Amino acid sequence: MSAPRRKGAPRATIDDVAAAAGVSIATVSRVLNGIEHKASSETRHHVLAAAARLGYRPVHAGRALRTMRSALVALFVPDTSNLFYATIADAIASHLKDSGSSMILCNTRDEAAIQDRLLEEMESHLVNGIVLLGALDSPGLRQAINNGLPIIFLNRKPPAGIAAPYIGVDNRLAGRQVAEHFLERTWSPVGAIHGPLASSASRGRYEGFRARLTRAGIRLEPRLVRGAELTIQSGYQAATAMLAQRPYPRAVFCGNDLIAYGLHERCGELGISVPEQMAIFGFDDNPLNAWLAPWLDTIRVPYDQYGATVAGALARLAETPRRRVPRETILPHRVVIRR
Amino acid sequence: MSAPRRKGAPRATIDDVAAAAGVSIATVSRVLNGIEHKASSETRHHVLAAAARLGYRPVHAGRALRTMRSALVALFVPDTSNLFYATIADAIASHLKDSGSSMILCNTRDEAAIQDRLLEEMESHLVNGIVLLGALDSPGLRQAINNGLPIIFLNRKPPAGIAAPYIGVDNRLAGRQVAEHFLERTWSPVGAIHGPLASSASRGRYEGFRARLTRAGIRLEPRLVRGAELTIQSGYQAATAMLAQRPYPRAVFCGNDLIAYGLHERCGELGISVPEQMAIFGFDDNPLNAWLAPWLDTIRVPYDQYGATVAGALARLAETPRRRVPRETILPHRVVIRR
DNA sequence: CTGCGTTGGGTAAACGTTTTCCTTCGAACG
DNA sequence: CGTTCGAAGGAAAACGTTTACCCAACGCAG
Repeated sequence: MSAPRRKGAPRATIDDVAAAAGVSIATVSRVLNGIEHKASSETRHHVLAAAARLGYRPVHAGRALRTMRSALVALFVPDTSNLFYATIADAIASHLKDSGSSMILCNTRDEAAIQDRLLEEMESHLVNGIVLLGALDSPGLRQAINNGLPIIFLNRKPPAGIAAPYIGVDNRLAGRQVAEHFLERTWSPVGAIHGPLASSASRGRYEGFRARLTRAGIRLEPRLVRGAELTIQSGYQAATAMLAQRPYPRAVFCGNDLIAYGLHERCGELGISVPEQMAIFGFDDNPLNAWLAPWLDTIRVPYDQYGATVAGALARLAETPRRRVPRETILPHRVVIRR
Repeated sequence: MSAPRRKGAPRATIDDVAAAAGVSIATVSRVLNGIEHKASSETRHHVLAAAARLGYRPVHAGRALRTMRSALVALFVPDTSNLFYATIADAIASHLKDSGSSMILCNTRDEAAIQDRLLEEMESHLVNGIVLLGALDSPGLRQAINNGLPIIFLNRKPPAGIAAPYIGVDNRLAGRQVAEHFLERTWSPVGAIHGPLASSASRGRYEGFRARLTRAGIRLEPRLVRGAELTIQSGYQAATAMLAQRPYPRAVFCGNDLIAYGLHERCGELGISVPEQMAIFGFDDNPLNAWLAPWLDTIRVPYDQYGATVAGALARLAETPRRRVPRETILPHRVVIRR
């Protein structure tokens, strides 16, 4: 069972297998790639046996050089330390493995310069696909699209003028639903700490929220609307500014869970009890919330479906000729109210 | 500045650069790789200019095929959704980028079969290094070592009989320090929910803890010692069993933070206030603790140093001939008491 | 018997690099 | 002046695959 190759011994190549099976390397290649009608079942058996005996594993570099495509997919993430992103990365990676691909994880730190450098690097790696979780508009991105790189946008829509597959939730609808929840409880006043409005996701959430309130005749007080980066620290700072004056909002919609954590911390310092005195709504619902943040209402994004959907889209992108990939795939979210 | 290559146009190869610069491809390669004494400064300038003008980027597969080494490093993680591992992955990836490598993230789910499959896959990718965060003893692992794969062990020591670089903290010492902390406060009785004792890390933590108590003349009640997987769910189950009888322990040392979260949850259900009635000690200290688990005392593992140390060890492993890599690198931890 | 399609399989040409030899040209040195 | 040496750079051989092309053998219709 175990390969007989010993330490320092060179690994078996396709030539070795061919010699051992008494056929040409072309036949070995065809058998191993499952090409039909090109080998008798007897030959196939010999080849398979020889390959197993020698512990042969094809070198990806050789194949990549010939076919100009690797078994690699790159995932770009704005913040690896955000558990939400880590969970999505996990879901995607496990689905990719089923199709024989491995995942290169790239942290853009939400900076366009880093993203562009990584895009070039991944192009050099001949990756089969690039999943941009939280893309940034930049010259490098447009260049990459122009070069024909197979890019899929996750959560943040492709910038204006770029036509590429997008997978995400309906942020506007979710924001609207949060507003409706607030309205049902007749909470007033309400506030919001939204993420960077340059991001289509953050903007959609906030605008859906605000639009629904407006329709109900409620105007958000400017004092109770703040912007923040999608981090705890930034959320904490925004919360500090927002809660500098009274009256405090009765409920606040945050751009994501991390901002909500920051707000919660500030509430603790000010003696505001959550959710009794102030309800906090987040977005994403990473798995830790159920245990560590039971006070948090949030929008659950369907991680598991992300994995399968992304893997499917990538598979279609990788095919030649490229099958039509749906331009937009909207996955269902869920409003999570914890009591 | 931007590459002039248009959509569908083939990417520039080294031949194009050579032609544009009026030199041979050998010279282009040498200039781009910074080989000294092989090109006049004038030639070098021409080559560099041509490369920039054409937007040339070397294809990794070609290089990999020739040199039998890629610009890839694999990180094996037992659980991608553990924020602690995600943080370490981030630290390593960012340091690797400085040396021009990219990181393939592999989730073993703490299963030997998956680990072995991934090891073979990574060998096919000709990775420059494999970082095993939480290695499992298995035939595949020993085979990989035998094949000469450049493997580094993180947190869990290499299994008996395998000589390979190890990087981690002094788990025994940390466990001892937790015991000393408990002793200082004269907390009694004390309990423990340790991780799988097959892991050197979990075992070291628990044994250091127990040994120090024994030396102080204190024997852990069997009822108050439980084992668990390193997950919240498993910690919760172990906690449920442990807290089925009174008296409750005054302080509990948990195998990692996730187990501690599970215990905390159970305490909440039983109306045990933490840390007033029960102190909980964890291990790892992921960055979220400061915000979401202020009740948790823990051992802080130095993420940042992990990144640099691992990158350094990998660099030395990649050199030919391999420089001596320190067999064991023990990084300093910190006891974090939150009040 | 000729012509033709199908099946099985070999030959060799790529794919884009790096690196080992060579060669050439000057300069330094005896 | 002959020899040696270093710098500069070219030609070509790998590296391990896949695949286009070719060929032989065979069955079968005409």
